[in-house]
Amino acid sequence: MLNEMSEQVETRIERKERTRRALVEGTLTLAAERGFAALSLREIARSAGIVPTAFYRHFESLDELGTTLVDEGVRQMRLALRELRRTPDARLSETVRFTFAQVAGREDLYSFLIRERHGGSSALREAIAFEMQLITRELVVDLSRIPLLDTWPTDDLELAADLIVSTVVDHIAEFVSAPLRERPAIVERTIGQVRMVALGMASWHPRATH
Amino acid sequence: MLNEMSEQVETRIERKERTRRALVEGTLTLAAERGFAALSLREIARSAGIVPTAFYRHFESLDELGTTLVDEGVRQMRLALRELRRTPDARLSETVRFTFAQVAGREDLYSFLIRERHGGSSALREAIAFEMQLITRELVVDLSRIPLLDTWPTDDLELAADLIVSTVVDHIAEFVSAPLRERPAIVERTIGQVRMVALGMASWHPRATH
DNA sequence: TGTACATCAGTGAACGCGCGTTCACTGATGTAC
DNA sequence: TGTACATCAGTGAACGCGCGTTCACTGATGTAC
Repeated sequence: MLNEMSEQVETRIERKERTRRALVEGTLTLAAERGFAALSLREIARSAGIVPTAFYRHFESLDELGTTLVDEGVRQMRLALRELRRTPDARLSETVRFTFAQVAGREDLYSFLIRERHGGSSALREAIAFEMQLITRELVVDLSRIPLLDTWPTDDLELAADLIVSTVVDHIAEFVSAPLRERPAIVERTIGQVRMVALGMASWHPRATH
Repeated sequence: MLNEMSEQVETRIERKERTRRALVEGTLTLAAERGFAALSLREIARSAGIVPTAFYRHFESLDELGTTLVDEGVRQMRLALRELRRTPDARLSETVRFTFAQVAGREDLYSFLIRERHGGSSALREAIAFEMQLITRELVVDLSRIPLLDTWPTDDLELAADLIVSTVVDHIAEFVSAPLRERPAIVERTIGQVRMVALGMASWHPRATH
């Protein structure tokens, strides 16, 4: 009867998923302090309210948890970027603003990615580098659709895309750890810099295509 | 007599300094693997060939060693930049090439700085951020001496300087962990991007100075 | 130059602690009939 | 619907290990006379 009156009763699967979320979220919180490499299985379990040995019901090892965190972060980024690409003729400043708005919801996740991008194990670093390469490649495709740029060789498009992506990522790193009142300035600076790059592209003389 | 024939006999001070160097270099090597936060005092001592307790003859704590490493790295960078500023009218490509040449000698040091820039304790992060701000400010001064830019407001100069510094730093991060054969391509890409930024600056309309 | 004493980098035993991992277990949830 | 059994998330004791730090020490180097 209680079962019918309310949705309070969780299935075993829902319970397990909730604990798994607690492990993931707890790890993100802890990793924000000292970095993932400095965390212990026992404190992660503690942060999720379970006994150390129960950790193994969810992940085979700390490494597997690390990989999961990268995958989650990356998935989040992909979703954000898909949203972004839906309005391809948006103004440059809108695009940048939208990007930071996405980041603002998930500081923990993005600061994890920023941290582990250079700081993590080689497995994590490679996974993140690979994803950033995909993002750059997508931007190359987007840029190649712009009338002025459609005659550029791929190398030059990649040069520009890489510059834009790394500029934005660099400011995301600042953004996630900045106090709220400094954030608008960071966004505006990013917009200014991307605009400067866009001006540079406008007077760039692309190499002849081979 | 042996004393007069050779320089093999070290003073106590020289011996101590040699052990200290061994601690610093050993830590850089170990930190390249897993990051500074994941290292233990005992393995650092082991890497320097001393017993754990002897560590305290050189540093009060791991934190103090970390701070020392940042200071060393930063000192190295300052020396490199001072060299760079001696030839202020060098071509842009020469300047970038020179920067990477400096980095090439000390991969361990620079990869430590790159890692701890976002990955370390907040003390290390702040120390590195502070130094990078100084570097940006010096570039602002250099830029303000260029005829075309001498009427720009400081904000715009900072925008450009920040963009250039972060682009170069970003590629230094790639450079230090890249295999030797990929390095020239990274340097060329950096030159291309800085050139693109320079073009952007050339057609930038600075805001009126207040 | 020789001697007696001070300095101090490095030693090694010892400590209590948190670690990752094993194992047999419990008891609530889920399933088959 | 009720019962008997299976599943499995979480428990708790136990292990051996490397950790940071204390302490009293050693013996080579340095210094004062």
